[in-house]
Amino acid sequence: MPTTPQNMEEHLALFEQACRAAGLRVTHQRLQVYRQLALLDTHPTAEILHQELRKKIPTISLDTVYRTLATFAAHGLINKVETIESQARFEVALMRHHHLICSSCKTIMDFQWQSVDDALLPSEVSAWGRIDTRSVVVYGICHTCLQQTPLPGK
Amino acid sequence: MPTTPQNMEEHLALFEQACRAAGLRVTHQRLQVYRQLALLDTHPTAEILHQELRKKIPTISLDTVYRTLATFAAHGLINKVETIESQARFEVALMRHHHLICSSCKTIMDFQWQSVDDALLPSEVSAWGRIDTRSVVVYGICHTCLQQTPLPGK
DNA sequence: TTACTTGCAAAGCCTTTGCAGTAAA
DNA sequence: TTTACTGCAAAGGCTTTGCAAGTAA
Repeated sequence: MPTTPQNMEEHLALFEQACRAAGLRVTHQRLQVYRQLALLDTHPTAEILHQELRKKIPTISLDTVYRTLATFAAHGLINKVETIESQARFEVALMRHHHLICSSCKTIMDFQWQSVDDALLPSEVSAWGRIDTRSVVVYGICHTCLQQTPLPGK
Repeated sequence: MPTTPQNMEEHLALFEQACRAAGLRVTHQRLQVYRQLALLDTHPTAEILHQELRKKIPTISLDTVYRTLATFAAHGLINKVETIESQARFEVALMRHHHLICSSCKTIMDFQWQSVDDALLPSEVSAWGRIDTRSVVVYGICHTCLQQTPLPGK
């Protein structure tokens, strides 16, 4: 769920506000990391973000990107996306949504599914404790990959 | 979704059959790795499995556990569970189910949710490509953790 | 000025790989 | 006997951390 360049200014203003509210200093690097992540809807890895960011801030280091992402995630400003891969992926935390993952090209797409968001959870789940979030992950093969390989992997 | 010791024999027999069907050799280590995983409903990491396995096979190496789990997962005999943590967790692939994760103690519980299994996916998802699986991950704080900390983390 | 951030470099942790010996088929 | 699998050790990849310099407040 990215931000269009038009909304970016107000989006960043809100982000700055959230940072201050969380007691986080608003640095150039932090603003740019957030901005870059908000621009992308590709759920990038820290390394991909770093590559992009170096075009604007040639001296930014990969560990700053990691540290910044961890800080943002700890404050709920962004989400670390659950996957079965070794490299972590990130997204800005905005609208509630779910994920569609292509098992072949590993692309992650967002989608909304209101009926599941609203559905009552099984009673055993409610009885388990306090529920905070629910997220659906759908796996499959996207059209692009289906066309490229006649017999795509499971 | 573990196996009770009573069902274990037939479960292992089915597993052996599946291995042979997949062209995998049935070794002592593989049988024990699968057996141990089937006994646990805790979605263990490779390292935890390794610790358990050494009680029965003192010489089994951690890399064999990793390799074995990767092989099983590649053949769909077990599942690698998606989490946002760095260490991978595993489970035997049996009944369709979903996961409940405690953000505090990181325990993973299984639950079933038939209505979501049966629900029609949004049309944009069906249009995206071929869908193979869907899985719900619910995050919250379990009762045990709720009782231990008066103000548990988000 | 003070405390938080950054960049650098190094370390850490989890996982994978090459190789020679071993065992399943 | 043939070829896959295992154990060992080492390497690899992703991420985190200590420290001194830099910078937001």
